[in-house]
This record gives sequence, structure tokens and C-alpha cells, in this order.
Amino acid sequence: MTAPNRVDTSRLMELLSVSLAAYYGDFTVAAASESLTASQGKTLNVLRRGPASMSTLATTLTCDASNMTGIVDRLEKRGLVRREPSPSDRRVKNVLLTEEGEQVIDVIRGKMNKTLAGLSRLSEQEQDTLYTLLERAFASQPTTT
Amino acid sequence: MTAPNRVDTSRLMELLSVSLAAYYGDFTVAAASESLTASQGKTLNVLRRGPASMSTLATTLTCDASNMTGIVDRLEKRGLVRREPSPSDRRVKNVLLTEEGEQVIDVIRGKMNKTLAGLSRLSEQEQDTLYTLLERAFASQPTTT
DNA sequence: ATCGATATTTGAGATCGTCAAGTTTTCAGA
DNA sequence: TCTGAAAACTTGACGATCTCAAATATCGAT
Repeated sequence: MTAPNRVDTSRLMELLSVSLAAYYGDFTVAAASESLTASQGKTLNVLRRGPASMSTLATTLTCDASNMTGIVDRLEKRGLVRREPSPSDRRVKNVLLTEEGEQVIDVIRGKMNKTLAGLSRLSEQEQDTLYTLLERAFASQPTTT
Repeated sequence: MTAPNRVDTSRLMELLSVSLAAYYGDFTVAAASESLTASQGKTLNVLRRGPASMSTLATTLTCDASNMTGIVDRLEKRGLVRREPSPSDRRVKNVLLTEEGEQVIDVIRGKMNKTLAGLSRLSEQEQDTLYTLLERAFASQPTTT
């Protein structure tokens, strides 16, 4: 027999939603302090990993491609991102951060005080464990589509 | 000297954003399958814990109170929630799930296949550990305001 | 050269998110 | 008791987001 499970999946899902709300709220406030909406901030955050096409952005952010057009339009108008035609496929436009965009997203991340404070409550080893568990549960999604 | 930290805070924040985006995307798709927006679904999810006033909902979801009015209006129009005047404070309206609302949010949670599959990759003990770490990092925010 | 699929954009309509303003109710203090 | 500040909720305005259908341009393969 298995040992009694103190934390069933439902409770863990519940805590995940609470954690997400805390993280998301922290992020939203930080983005607002730089006059960005949450969607705009999330887009910059994705681009921190490197340039991405419009459709890749839409997939990553779980939204419609036509939606990304408007979001990137506004970010581009502020000079935070730039659209570049792909050299290999003329249908594709790659979006990348400008220097100012890089600075802004770094500032936002640095202003996520609640999240940073929360993580600092964990020891280095615990942070390591959390990383491993999250990676296994969320980051290695095989054959998503 | 401390042992080398394999996972610095920045990398952990990065993985957190990826993990929570995966959860959020999964939730959004599941909510859409029940013809609900993400905001509407999140509201039902909060109410699963019990009735809450309009202002409590707004605080929990990090949004303006006037925003909640519209969201609850639409949910009420669909018969998923109900507004009840508070007996102790006539300014307050408590929002609670109807039976149909309970069913819908349970269906949505059950449709979060990617998240459920991801969590099932962890052993019960690992789920327990994940729960403990998330709780410490996110759930016990002291003096939020 | 043509057909089906992909990448992006545009426009319409509903919802979201924020701000300012207004109503009702509560509460503390003169 | 009366008054005024504060809290809870709503309304209206406006831009941003989100989804859908449709259009254009390009790719890839037949």
C-alpha cells in the first residue's frame, strides 16, 4: 500500500492557482509602474529569452495571432520592441527587444518584491528542489499540440 | 564559502514564469471550452473557496472593484453566481456560486489535462514537497498592503 | 503553374481594465 | 445626535485585450 497522501492533487492545484495569482498580481503591479499592461509585460518577458515570431509569441502566450498584432504594435510604438522580417521566410516577422525594452523588462522583474521576498524565504537547496520539481511538472511538455 | 548555487534566483523566476504560463494557458483553454473568459473562470475558482464580497474578489484577483462589477454581472446573467446582501453590513454584497457554477468550475478543473498530467509525473512525496515549498514562497504573504 | 497550408494583418464586436464620479452605508468623534 | 471621513459598490467613458472571420502574401509540394 502507498503511504497516506497529505497533499492530494486537488489541494496542490488550488495552491498553484493561489501562487499564480500572487505571482501574476506582483508582476501586474510592477508592469503598471512602468506604464505597461500585463499583456505587454508578459510579451516583453517572453522576448527576454530571445527573438520570436508573431505566431510563436501567440502560442507561448496562449492567445490569438491577431491579438499579438495589436500588442506588438503598441510596444513598437513605444520603442520597446522591433519587428524584423525573417531572412529565411518572408511571411515571418521576428520580434525582438530594443535596448530600452531590455531595460524596462529588467526593471519590472527587479520590482517584483513579493515574489523575490517569497523565494528568498527558501534556502538555496530548497530553491534547487523547487526548480527541479517545476521543471519536471511544467517545462518539459511533450507533443503539446 | 557557500556551495555553488546551481539555480540562481533569476533562473528560478524564469522557470516560475514558464510554469505559471503553462498553468494559466491550460486553465484558459479549459475555461474557454465552457464558454468562459479567463477572468470569469478565475472568479469562479476563487469562489470555490467560499462566498466573497465584491471588494475581496477584486483584491484577490488584483483588479479594480469596478471591474468586478461587470465580471460578476455576466456570471450572474448566466446563473453561475448569485449576489446576496451581507446581513452585517448593508454596503456589502456577498457573491457565491450557484449549483451550476460549482459544476462548471469543477468541470473546468477536471479539463486541465496538461497540468494534471504534469503533476502526475511527480511522486506523492514530491507533490508534498512542491506543496510545502510553494506554500512557503507564495501563500503566506504577511502584511500585503 | 497550381493548390493547400502557414504567417500576418485588418476589422467588428464583446469583454477587460482603469479612472473619475456618484450613491449608500458605516463609523468615529464633537 | 450630528457631522464628516471613509468604505463598498456601481456607473460611464475610453483604451486595451480577446476572439472570430476574412484578406493578403508566401511557402511547399505536386
